[in-house]
Amino acid sequence: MKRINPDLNSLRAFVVLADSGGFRPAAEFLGLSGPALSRQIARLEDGLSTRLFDRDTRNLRLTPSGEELLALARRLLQEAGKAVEEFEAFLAARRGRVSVAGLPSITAGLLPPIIARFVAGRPNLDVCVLDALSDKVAAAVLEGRADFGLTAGASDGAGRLAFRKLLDDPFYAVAAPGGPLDDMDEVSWEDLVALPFIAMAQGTSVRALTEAATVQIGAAFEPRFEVSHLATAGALVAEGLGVSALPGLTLPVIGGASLVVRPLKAPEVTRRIGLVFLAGRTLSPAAQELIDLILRSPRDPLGHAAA
Amino acid sequence: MKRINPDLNSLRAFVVLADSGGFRPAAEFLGLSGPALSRQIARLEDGLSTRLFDRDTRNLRLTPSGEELLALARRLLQEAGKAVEEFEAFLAARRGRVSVAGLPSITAGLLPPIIARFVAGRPNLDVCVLDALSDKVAAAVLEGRADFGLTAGASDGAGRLAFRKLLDDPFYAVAAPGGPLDDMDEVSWEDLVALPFIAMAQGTSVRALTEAATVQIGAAFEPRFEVSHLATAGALVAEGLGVSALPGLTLPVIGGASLVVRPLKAPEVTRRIGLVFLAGRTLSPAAQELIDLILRSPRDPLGHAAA
DNA sequence: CGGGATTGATGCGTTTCATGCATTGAAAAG
DNA sequence: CTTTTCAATGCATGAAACGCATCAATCCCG
Repeated sequence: MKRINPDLNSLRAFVVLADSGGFRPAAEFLGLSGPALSRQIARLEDGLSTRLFDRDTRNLRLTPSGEELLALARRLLQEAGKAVEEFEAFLAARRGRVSVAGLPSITAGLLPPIIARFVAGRPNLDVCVLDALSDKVAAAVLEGRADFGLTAGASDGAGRLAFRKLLDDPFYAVAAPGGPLDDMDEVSWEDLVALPFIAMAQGTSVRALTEAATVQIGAAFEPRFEVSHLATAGALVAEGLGVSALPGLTLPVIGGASLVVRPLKAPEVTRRIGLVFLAGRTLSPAAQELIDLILRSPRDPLGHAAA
Repeated sequence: MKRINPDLNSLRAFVVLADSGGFRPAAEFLGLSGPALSRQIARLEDGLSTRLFDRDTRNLRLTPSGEELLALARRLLQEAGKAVEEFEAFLAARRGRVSVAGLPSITAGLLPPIIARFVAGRPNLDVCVLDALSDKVAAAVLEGRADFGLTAGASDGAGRLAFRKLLDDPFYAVAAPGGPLDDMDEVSWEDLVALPFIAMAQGTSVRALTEAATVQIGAAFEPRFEVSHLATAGALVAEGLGVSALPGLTLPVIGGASLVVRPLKAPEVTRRIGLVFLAGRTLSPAAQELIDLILRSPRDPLGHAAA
C-alpha cells in the first residue's frame, strides 16, 4: 500500500470548506481562487483515494469518510497550531529554560536584579542559577549544564570557550570599623598582608588573584583565616578578627556598607568579569535574551545592588 | 507577525537529519539528493527565522532552537502518523461504526451470521443493529440513525431512498404438527384464512402483505390472534392455537423446523426484501463493505441460518 | 415555462517552486 | 602538501499549483 502523506495546507483547506459549506466563501477565506480550492480538494481526495464530499452544484455534504477525516484533521491542525505556538514562544524567549552558571559574588550580587527584570512577564520561562567556583563554572558550561557562565576571565586551554568581558572588578581592602583601615584613604597590598588576613579558599578566583598580588610584591602569603564562602569572610571581618582583600562585586554580598572599605593599590588588581559560552554554538533565544539584558545593564563595579 | 506554516515533509526531513547526524545519510534515507535536503533545511530555517543546526563541513549539531523543534516535530509527526493510521483503518473498514436498521425477521435470521463474518478480524469496528418495523427502518435511514436498512420493498415518496433488491421472500403457511396442514402438500390463502388465524400487528410488512392477499382473493380478514413479535406468533402456532402465513425468512426465527410448513399459493405472495439507503450519499467504507458482504452472501429464501 | 444567475468543475497558459547536476569552498586525512 | 569528504551554491530542468476563461447543471424569479 502506498504511503499517504497529508499536507497540512490541504487539510486546512478541507476543514475550512467543511465549515463554510461552500467553495466560494471557503476559497475567499483561504485567499484562493475557486478553481484552486476545487483542485486542492480534488488532490486531497485523490491522495486519500476517497470521496470526501458528496457534492453537486447546489449541495455540499461530507461523506462519512469526510466526517472521519474532519475530526482527525481538526485534531492534527490543533496540534500543529499548538506546536507552532510553543515554538514561537520559545523563539520569543517566553518559554524554555535558561541555565546560568556564575561565581557566587556575581550570582548573589549582580545577577538577581537582572533576573528579576528578565523573568517579569515570562511566566513559562525557567531560570536555573548554578553558583560555583570559577573552574566549576567553566566546567558547567563546557558540559552543557549551563547555557553560559559569568566568571572571572579564565580561558579554557582547548579554546572551546569564548569570553566576553563585562567589567573590571577592582580589589578593595576591607576591615571592621574601628580597625586598622579607619585612617587610611587607600591601602597598599604590602600594608594589607601585614595585617591578620582572611583569605578565600583555594579554587576561588579571589584566592588566585590574591596570591598573584602577593607574589608580585614579593611578600609571603600567610593568611590567618581561610574560608570558602563570602558571607563567612564578611562576618569574620565585621567581628574585627582580620582584614581582607575582596573585589568590589563581593562587597554588597558581605554587607560592605557596614565595613570600612578602601581602594587597594600597589599593584592595582582587578578581576576581569565576563561571560563565557561555548564557541560556535548558537544560544537559545532565552539565553541570548538574558545575555543581552546583562550587557545592557549598568555595570557598576561596586555592584549596583548596593544602589 | 507573519504566520509560519510548517510543512510536514520539511519537519520529517529535519527529524531525519537530526537523527542521522549528517546530510549524506539523511538525504539517502529520504530518497533525496544532498542539495535538495540542504535547501529544504535552509527553507525550514528561513521560514522559522532561526538557525536549527550549528554546522560546518565537519560537524552538525542542533542548536537549542533545533532541540526544541525536534521535540515538537517528533510529537507532531507521531500525531500525524497516528491520524493517517486511523484514517486508513477507517477506509479499510477496520475501524468505525456501522449502523444497520432492519426488520426483525432479517436482523434475527439473515443478518447475524453475516455480521459474525463481518466483525471477524475487525476488533475496532462497532456494529449497531436497529431492529424495527418497516416504516421505522426507512425513517432510521432517512434520519441518518442507520447507514442503511434491510426491509421489505418500500419506496419513500420523496425519492430520497434508493432500493436494492436482495431476494423475494415467499409466504408459507405454518401450523402445529398434528394440525390442519399435516395432510396438505401446499396451501391456498382461501383455505388458510378459514382457519383460526394468527396475524402480525399493524405496521409490519407481514401484516400489510397478508391483508393484500386476503383482499386479492376477496376474503374477509378476521384474525383470531394479533401479535407484535414473531416469537409470540411462533409460540401460539406451536401450541396449536391457530395457523399463520409467514415469509420464509421468519421461519428459522420462530422455530419453523418443529412446525408444519407448507408453500402458500393462490396467489403466490412474496415479500421483496432489499437494501435501502440514502440516494446520492456515499456510504462509509465499513457500511459499504457490509453491504458487499450481504450481496455476496447466499440468499436462501428459507433463511440460511436453518442450514 | 424560460432566461439569468449562481456554483462547482475543467482546459489552458503562466508562474512559482522544488529538484538534480555540476561546481565551489572548506576542512580533515594520508 | 595532496587527496578526499562534505555541505553550500549556480544553473537548468521539470513538476506542481495557480488564475483566467469557459462549461455544465441547478435554482431563482419573472
